[in-house]
Amino acid sequence: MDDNKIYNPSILESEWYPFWERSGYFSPSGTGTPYCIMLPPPNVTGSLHMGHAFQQTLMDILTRYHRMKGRKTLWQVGTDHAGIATQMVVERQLLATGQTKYALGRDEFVNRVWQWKAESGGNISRQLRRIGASGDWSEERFTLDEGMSKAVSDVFIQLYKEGLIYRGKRLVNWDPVLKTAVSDLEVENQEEQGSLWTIRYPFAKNPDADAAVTREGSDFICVATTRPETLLGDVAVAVNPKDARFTHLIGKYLQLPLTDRVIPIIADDMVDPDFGTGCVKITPAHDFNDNAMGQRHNLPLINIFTIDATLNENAPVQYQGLDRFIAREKIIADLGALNLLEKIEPHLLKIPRGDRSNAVLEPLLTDQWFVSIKSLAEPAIEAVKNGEIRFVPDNWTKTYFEWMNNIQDWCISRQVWWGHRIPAWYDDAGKIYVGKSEAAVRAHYKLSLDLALKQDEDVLDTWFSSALWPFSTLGWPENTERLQTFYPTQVLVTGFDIIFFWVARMIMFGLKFTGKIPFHEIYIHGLIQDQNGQKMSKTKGNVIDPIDLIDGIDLESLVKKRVTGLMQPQLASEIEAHTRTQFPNGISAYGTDALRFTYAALATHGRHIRFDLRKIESNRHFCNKLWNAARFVLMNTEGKMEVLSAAPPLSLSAINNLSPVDQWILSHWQHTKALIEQYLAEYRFDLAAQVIYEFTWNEYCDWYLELTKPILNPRSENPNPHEHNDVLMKGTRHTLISVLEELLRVIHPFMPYITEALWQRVAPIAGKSGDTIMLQPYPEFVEALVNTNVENDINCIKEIVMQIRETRSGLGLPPSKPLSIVSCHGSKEYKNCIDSDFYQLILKSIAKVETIHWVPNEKLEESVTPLAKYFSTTISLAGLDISAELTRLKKEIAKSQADLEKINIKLSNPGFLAKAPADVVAAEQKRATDLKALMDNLTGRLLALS
RNA sequence: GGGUGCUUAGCUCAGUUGGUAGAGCGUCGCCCUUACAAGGCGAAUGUCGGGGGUUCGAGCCCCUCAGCACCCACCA
Repeated sequence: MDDNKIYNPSILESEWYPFWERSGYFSPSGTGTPYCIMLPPPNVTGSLHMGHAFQQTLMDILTRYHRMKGRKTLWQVGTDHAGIATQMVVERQLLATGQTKYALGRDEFVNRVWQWKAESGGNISRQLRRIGASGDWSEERFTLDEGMSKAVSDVFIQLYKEGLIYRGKRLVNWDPVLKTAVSDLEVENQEEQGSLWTIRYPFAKNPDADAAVTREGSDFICVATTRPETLLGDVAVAVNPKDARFTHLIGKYLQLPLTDRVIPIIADDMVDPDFGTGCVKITPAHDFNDNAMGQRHNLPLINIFTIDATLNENAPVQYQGLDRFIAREKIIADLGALNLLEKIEPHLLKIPRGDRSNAVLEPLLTDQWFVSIKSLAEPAIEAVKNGEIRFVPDNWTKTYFEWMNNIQDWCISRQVWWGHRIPAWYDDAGKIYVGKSEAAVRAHYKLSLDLALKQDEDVLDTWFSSALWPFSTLGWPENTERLQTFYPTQVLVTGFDIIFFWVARMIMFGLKFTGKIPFHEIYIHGLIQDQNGQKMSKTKGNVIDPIDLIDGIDLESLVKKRVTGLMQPQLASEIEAHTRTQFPNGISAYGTDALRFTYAALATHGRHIRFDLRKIESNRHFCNKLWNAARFVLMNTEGKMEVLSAAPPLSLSAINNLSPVDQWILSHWQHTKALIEQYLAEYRFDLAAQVIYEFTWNEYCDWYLELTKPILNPRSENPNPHEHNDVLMKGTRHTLISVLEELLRVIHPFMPYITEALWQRVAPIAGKSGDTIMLQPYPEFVEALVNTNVENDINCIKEIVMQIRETRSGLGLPPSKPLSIVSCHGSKEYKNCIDSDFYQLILKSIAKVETIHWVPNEKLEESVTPLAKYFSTTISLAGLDISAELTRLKKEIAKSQADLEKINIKLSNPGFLAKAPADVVAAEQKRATDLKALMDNLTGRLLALS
């Protein structure tokens, strides 16, 4: 560090991170019990957002903490190929130059994606480093690496052989824009305003000869639908068998409008008689419910859509080639013209959209690969049920069970080009051969070389390879040393949004292929939102880039960043306006440490986290406070004392020679360390951060450093036996430096840069050697340094000082005004403190009083003026403005009165006296006595002043 | 329809097994006291969403209502 008064984070960051990485400190070392965390791999070509930075900070805190605890620690980093997402980015780039992937062809397109990965793939890793992440970069992995691909292929082949992967023509969620199937999880159902059309289906003349008889005055029945265009694929109309209005029609036939088809009226319990008209059109090829019903009733499937959701050859010729929504308009118009449209009502409905493309998805019959999931789910449910795997906070367990108990087969094939190619080959007859390669397949199935084989065109869902991440990154299927050492991993740190996508699947695949759980604990953190509780998104224009919080950004750059590359450019002006309002001066540079500490403080066990700049600002102040506290300590130790001998900081006999304030801070510090470790064990980063903040600022700086000043800087006047005391001074210097040195180590996992920079200068004086703080042991609780008596003494001193300050402030007494204080009725502890020469020194210095001495209550002279709870003064208050103090006293009397009444009611309650624990009763009684005394005192003060 | 959260000071949030309601920021005074004005000292501020219950005692446990948010699900 330099001697600058102002802490400057950017210098520290650029200095220390490269040093750590270069020195290999991030790689596992030592012989301790292994500790491993897997980084949820971010998209390789993505960029770091708040959620990443938050999550990675928490992982880095755990990693650095356990590394310092002496465990052989690995934070496995890497990136995900993110099939659809990455492909879309490259497609968009192509589109900008007027090209399409089809024109390029598959191989060339995939080359382009690799090229893009090469260009931008390092971006997210670089950003991760800016956060201070101590991941093992030397073993970075990518889901499309050779090793990972082998793992994927092995898993696929084994599951296929066991019949747990199968191929079938099924109704799947189809994205007509991306032209691929997606899994159920990738569907986002959004409530949107639509219409409910009621359509007349005329009774058929044929083949049912008696149709005319059953009509009973009506020529048609009415069917309500939100998707009129699927009418062309209808194969039946269903009614509820218990619905008396229609029972006589079951088995009759209807003429399907706009077509030449005749369809039956069938009965099915699933029909809700109260919805719409009570008659449902059944389109088994384009609706999941209808599909199920179709199977129950053996109905045919008529697919009317192509893969981009235009109408195909199964539709009447006038509709063929039309987009589904154009066709809808035309069909409505045509039905109207035929007088077959009963009515149109506005209707709120759930529209399924793709989570990537936002396109309206279409249930479509296609050939796809599926994982039969039930048998994999059972052991995964059991592992959580029996406590082998634990969710933190544990309420997520229920969410997990809900989903796992109702899990559906997983559609794993995607009709995109970027990803793991499915290891399956087909001959001309369509027979499937699954194996590692074409050669392996030929060998295994003994196929002749002239049999033409063609590999499946599809790739696997990105999450398929992600599911293997905890063991494939460690070398599986090879039984590597890394795998043996670090698997199962300790904890998975992730958001609740991917419990189903990722967490559940890792558990299933981990158990299936390694026979072991992938991790012991799952820490689920909340999701970061903006200061208004809105999700951060490009579209909303409320994204804050964590790097901008570290380095700062001017307003114009921020605006530019937010409005460029928008999917909906019309939002730009609004985004610009609110950005200018919210950040009139841009964002200032807060530094990585302040950002990290803020993330830790925000990591409550709640579900949503609002990010507010005020918090990071106060944490930058905290860094500055620590910085300056260290300057103070260095100023008083560097070159002024011999270097301390090695740990433990002080021998027991030496402790007894320390001044009470030194003994106090050492004692207080022990509790603090214990608390921080307890909170870290409970994943309460927020509480740990709070304890660090409070100890550092409120105890170490506000009290301890102030209390050391009279010892370190003796005044020439008013000699006191404890001033100019070399033994005390030496002890204080030792304590100052050794507590600071430990404090830096304790804070290091949270704020790595500032602690490293300060430690480098502090450590040598404190007798510590080492190249880096990050490999030093984490300070531990030392029972022998706990001293309850001295803690009580200092609490008395603090109380006295605070009362004197309060009095000064209340009476408007300037600090320069000498104050004579006479103790009137403090307890025995107070008497002891007042009588002590050492504490006299402290009080005179800190509270700036001239004289202070103990006087028994009964000997109080009449001339003194009661000033505070335990104190009276002999100085004249004439000329002071006491009106504010009088008001305050009256208010306090009223409050004490009210409190006292409440306690008296409690104490006069026989139930309370009989049933409450004795210590609680005693405490209340003491409180009553104290309050009574306080009231007397307050009243006395009021009288004396007025 | 099922499930899960949330509601505490002006704002953002803590509150561990029930036992005197807390922090940061903001506000209001007084201080440039030689580590820090990104600072120090002091002060004000809450019928803990409403109602009911259990208990000697409820912010915390139970029931209920209201508002907000999210997740899952086959209402055309």
